[in-house]
Amino acid sequence: MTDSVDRILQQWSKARPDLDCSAMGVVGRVGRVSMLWGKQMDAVFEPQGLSRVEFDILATLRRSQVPLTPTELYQTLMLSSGAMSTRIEVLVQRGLIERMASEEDRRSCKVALTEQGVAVLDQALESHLANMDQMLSCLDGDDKTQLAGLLKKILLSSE
Amino acid sequence: MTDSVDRILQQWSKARPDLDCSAMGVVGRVGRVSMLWGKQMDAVFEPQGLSRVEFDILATLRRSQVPLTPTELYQTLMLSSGAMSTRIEVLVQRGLIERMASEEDRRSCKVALTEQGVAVLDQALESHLANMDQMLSCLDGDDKTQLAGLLKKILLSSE
DNA sequence: TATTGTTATACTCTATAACTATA
DNA sequence: TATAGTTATAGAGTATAACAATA
Repeated sequence: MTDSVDRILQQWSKARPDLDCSAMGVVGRVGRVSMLWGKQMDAVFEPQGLSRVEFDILATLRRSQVPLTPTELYQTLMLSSGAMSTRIEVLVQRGLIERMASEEDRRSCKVALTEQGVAVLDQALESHLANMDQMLSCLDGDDKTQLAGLLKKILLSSE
Repeated sequence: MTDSVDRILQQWSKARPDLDCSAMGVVGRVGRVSMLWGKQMDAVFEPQGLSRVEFDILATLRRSQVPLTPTELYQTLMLSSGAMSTRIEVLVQRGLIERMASEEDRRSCKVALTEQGVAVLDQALESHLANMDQMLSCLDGDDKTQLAGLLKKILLSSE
């Protein structure tokens, strides 16, 4: 069987037979899978009115189980402080999170999910998990284990 | 060894032990690898003054070996026609591509690389290939073959 | 009427840096 | 002086829809 990346590799082998483009077989496919899955995830979060970044913020708060500072959030999610402030303000306006003054440091604050924020996140998370299972339904258990292991090898060497 | 996704999974297992988040072990890692590699690729193309989309346009023209219409380009690269027109105009202004009137259909045109466009693309491609090899240097030959195969399985089921 | 490509518009998201208030 | 968080600004990039020319 031939996928879109195979077709690209075939074109390169004709246009530039002198080059070894085999790395594209991995890198190109990671990029393409990520793009397709990304669009699919956007569609999953959209009914809840959430962008992917907004989901990530809520999910980070949910799984940490304790309020986090804006600094912890933007470092975890690799956003600028300004971008995080904007996102936080939007989510506060929607009633999904709330800022709580810090007791130790009066410059700082803690961000926590509201009751409604927990409900929205849990609903989005459920859809997200179901969608991910569906995205992986073409792989058997061994495939998933192998794939996760290979990607982890990459992350361990680059993080 | 523990990577960033393992830590996220550990947090979920404590915060929501009722959920099966195993799919995140694959989907989360694909997203994270793609983001890290994406930033690295942006840095590789930057010295040539190219964005990733611009590189993709030039590379698509190079490997097809024939001039392409704007429609073919935006469908291949999954952009809107308006976005493609803007990109094409920028690349024309930089002297990297040129529009040629179509002979059969006077509404249409063909886009082709200029001599300079070929040179810039070839240089960027060389850097890109070297960078991709480096990104994959943590994997042995079998790993790369397996990884490409698993990702291809996903693409074949979703494209 | 439908299609090709361009243009005009508006929108989303972001990073940067200036700013405030504390430390 | 340095740091936490916010705000103001500007920039990049896009999609959408209106448009002109042609099929």
